[in-house]
Amino acid sequence: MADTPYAPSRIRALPSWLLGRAAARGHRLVAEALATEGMRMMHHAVLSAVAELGPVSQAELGRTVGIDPKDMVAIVNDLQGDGLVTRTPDPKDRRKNAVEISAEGQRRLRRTQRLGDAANAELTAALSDEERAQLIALLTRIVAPGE
Amino acid sequence: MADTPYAPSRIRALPSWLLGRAAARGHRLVAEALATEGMRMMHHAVLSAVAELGPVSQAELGRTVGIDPKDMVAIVNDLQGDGLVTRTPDPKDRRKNAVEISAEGQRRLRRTQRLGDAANAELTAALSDEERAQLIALLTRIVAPGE
DNA sequence: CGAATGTCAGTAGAACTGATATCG
DNA sequence: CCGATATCAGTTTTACTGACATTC
Repeated sequence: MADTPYAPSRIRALPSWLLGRAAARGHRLVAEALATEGMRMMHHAVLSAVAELGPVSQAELGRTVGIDPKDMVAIVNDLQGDGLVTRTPDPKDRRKNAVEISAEGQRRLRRTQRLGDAANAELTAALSDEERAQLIALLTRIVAPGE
Repeated sequence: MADTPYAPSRIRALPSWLLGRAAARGHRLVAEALATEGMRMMHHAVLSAVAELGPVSQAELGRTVGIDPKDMVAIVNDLQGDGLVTRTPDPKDRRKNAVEISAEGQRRLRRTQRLGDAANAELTAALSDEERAQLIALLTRIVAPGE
């Protein structure tokens, strides 16, 4: 007891505090890795979603990635400015933009995926494969409590 | 397939993304609850740590709660301004401030702890008691990979 | 008309950076 | 001199708010 660096502090056992600290650590690791390619977390997430969903509206991208569609505007602006995605009016619904990945975007995505995967592996390095799957399952139910 | 709202998107299975989303949800719930008492998350966390650790330096508070000691200055300023903690020079080590909770701070803490506990219960409402303990254990190992 | 989409401007909290002074 | 503590000023990223025009 005498040489414990500091008391456990009640808040350190609360799920919300643990989630905040773990997320901060994960964000630091991933952001650091992606910065070597000039990307931020949300850029990579959106680019990844665009690649999977094909031509897709900004609103649907926001729902998929989990951010406000109003913040999506600036992100797609950045990606378009770097030539990683194209933004064209959707002929079926003229309110929407059809966002699509470019060839350059696919090359960038391959690199950032490798960097992101390595950062995620480091984040959960203390866990076994089974524990990692458990964590993912538990977090999924917290993120989408209804589904 | 035809009526799935959107594809699963690879990033939604990554620990870092799940942690970010889950933390965002937890933060929203707790912050909303604490706002009724005029407190923010870090105010409550620091006040809680001060109550447990007794007279304590700002640097040790920062290590306990997990934030930069430079950001601790403004937080302790706020708590002191509201009369929730006292900040006096430590006679043993004149570099340090001895931060201590006041009677008013203890009353405030009792209310914010109830609010925070309710928010944390809602955050993990989809989990059983056993699953909640599992999640806390897994997150703890991610937060403190060395310990 | 209501609802959804996209854009723009502004705000607040959290997590950082660097510089500085004091003290052990 | 070196390391720890505390303070101050400024920046970055994220997440939010409100307002607006366009289109279904």
